[in-house]
Amino acid sequence: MPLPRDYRGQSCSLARAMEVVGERWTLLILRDAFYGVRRFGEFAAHLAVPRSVLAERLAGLTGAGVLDRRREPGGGRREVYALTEKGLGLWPAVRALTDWGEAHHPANGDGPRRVFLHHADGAPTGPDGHCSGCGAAVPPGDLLVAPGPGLPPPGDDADPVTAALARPHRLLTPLLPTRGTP
Amino acid sequence: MPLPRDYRGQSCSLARAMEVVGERWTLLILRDAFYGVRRFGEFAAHLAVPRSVLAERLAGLTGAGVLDRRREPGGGRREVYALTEKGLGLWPAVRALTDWGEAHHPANGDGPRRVFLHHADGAPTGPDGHCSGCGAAVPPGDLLVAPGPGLPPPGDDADPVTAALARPHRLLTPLLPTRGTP
DNA sequence: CAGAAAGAGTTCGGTGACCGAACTTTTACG
DNA sequence: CGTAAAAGTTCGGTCACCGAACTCTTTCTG
Repeated sequence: MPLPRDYRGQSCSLARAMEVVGERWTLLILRDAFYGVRRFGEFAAHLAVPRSVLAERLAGLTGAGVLDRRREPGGGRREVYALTEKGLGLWPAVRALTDWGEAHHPANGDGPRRVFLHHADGAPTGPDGHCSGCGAAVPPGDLLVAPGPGLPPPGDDADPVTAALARPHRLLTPLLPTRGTP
Repeated sequence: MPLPRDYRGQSCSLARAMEVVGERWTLLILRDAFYGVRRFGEFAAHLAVPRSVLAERLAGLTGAGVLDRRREPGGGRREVYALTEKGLGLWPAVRALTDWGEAHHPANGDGPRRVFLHHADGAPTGPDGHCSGCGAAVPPGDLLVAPGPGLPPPGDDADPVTAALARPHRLLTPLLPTRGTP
């Protein structure tokens, strides 16, 4: 299933992955989806991506089976995007790149911008996804994203997603209220 | 240090990472570097990337401190590129994306294209980088890349890198002979 | 030593992806 | 009924990427 921008001739699984998630903005969109962003306008406001590109990416990810597009539950008329099982499988990659960025391009000397805590016991998780408290491998749905000491406080003009992420939030649960989750 | 193609306004480590390794071809170049590819021509022949783009990426990665460019050891006059410590830190991300590509876009029903074995005991390693035999977290330098059942055999016209990767090879060691390693 | 070959990029014209702003359409609210 | 919001779509301009050819230096070969 070669996408328009393919990597021909590579007998390599990484090349296949890059055909699906290797274009500009794609991994940031998926990170937001893990954080609980669900609607077109939320992605657009948080990422400052051109709306045309965002529409293209959401359609591509939906077509690739990474995201699922459906009507908002609870009788709403708006569309929501959610990660599929296939999309959930990208969490280790998102986590690894985030950790690398934090380690090698830190915000300042204060510490990480965000930390990922095991929901069950509140202990931080390490780069390999294991809980430092209980040692278990923690799936993304059992994680909390919490602001770390390196995160600058959101300004008054911050978009709703940025504002919501100033407080701890459980991954994969909707970040902003919708019809289904007031 | 915003690169030309930056992701402004993101208080996010993933965005910082994508500024360094998010452009087209970059992660494939780094994967080859982990496999032991060292020279400009080897990258060019294996990846079929335009030479101008390859030159741009190698310069960018060198400038970002991910690769190190130097004269070939042993008196050669050619340039070689090798991963720095910072570059080595990208292995979990490369591994995670490779595993995802293998899981969701497999070559065929036969199994993985490549497997990563712990050099010390020959046991395969899991997606979290731990050895299934001894349980240790295995750094990339202690891994062997070995062809798996899903890897198509190289044709007679295969480039030297593809041909060399048809046999098991230890990561980070030069894949093709140079002055320093005949 | 002369000529050919190899290695490492650079140059260049053409194409397509990306950008940002404006526009359309549909549904909800007052 | 008029307005607002949400979800895209359209459009012209710019920039990254493509692929082929070219340059320049170093190394091999007769």
